Amino acid sequence: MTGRMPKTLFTLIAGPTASGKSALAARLAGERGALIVNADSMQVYKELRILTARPAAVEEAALPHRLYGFRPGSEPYSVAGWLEDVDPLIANAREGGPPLVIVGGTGLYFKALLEGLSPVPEIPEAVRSHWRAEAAAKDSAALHADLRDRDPAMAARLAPSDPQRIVRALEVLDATGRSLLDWQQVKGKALMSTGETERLYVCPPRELLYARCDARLDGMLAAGALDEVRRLRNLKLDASLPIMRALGVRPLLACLDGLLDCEAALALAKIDTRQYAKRQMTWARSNMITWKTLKTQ
RNA sequence: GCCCAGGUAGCUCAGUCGGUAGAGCAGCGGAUUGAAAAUCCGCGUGUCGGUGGUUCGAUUCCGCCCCUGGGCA
Repeated sequence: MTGRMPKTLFTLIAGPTASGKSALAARLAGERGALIVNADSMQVYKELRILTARPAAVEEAALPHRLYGFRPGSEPYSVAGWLEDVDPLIANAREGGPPLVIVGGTGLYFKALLEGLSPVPEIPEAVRSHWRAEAAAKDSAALHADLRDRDPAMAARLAPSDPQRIVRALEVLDATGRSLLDWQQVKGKALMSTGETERLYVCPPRELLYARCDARLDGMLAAGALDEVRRLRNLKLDASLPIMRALGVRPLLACLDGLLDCEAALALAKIDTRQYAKRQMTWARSNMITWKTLKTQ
């Protein structure tokens, strides 16, 4: 504490699911009088508090939280929207407002924060839904062949079996008349420099982490996750919306619809969660090498 | 006790007309720029239940034994 050191405006906390990020965030935010800001693509939706492991209402009330449960699941949300939403919070911190503790499991959000996003224009809804319908009707190899005819350079970078990225490449080409590859060549503008951040990567040993994932799913069920999914089902949202892809939603819906007994659904949800945690660890290994690793127990 | 069906990868199973075997799932590794809790790629040696026999060679055919289902008593 030299006093000459500028205080850290931005503390970033990442880590696989169930690693204990939120608890650490709450502790640090309490100590530093900081705002806790969500960097998790699923905790933004208001309908799923239990299943997305969003901080409980009491925890949210105890310390100031931002960008949690503030979006309706009926509308898609993505990294671009998140950048727009964190931007004013960052500006406020720079202008003397409370520092931020930004915490979440979505590696892409942190990457976009620190490196920016290429300035691709917004794609009109009509174009998006056109290509999504195409993707639902054709197999992805056929779509990839279409892309290869019109944009061979971009097609060469994508697996013919990767419908999501092929659709993105097609809709950008269609809406802007330029290849997504061209757009991505333009580097985005970072919202903050790494120099003004403290970056913490929380990760318990794998065996322990997996055990915590399993235990947390059991706890979610006990806390009413099934009712939460029942309420979500009653909204009759489009199955392709991001919220419908939250971990556990599909197996629990199958259980509610009687397609799967609930014990099997729970087992599937646990597997999905562990696989997700593994993907997050893979991401961190190559994308968060400059982060300080906390091997928590 | 007898009869039938099985015993092959962590799990569910396929297969070998005799030349030591392969799928799905799980697991592990990787990619990742507006769906990222998404999307996609790569990785398969295991006493083929045990033991004798036949055979140049047995996981495969035969005998016996063990185990698991089901049936009959």
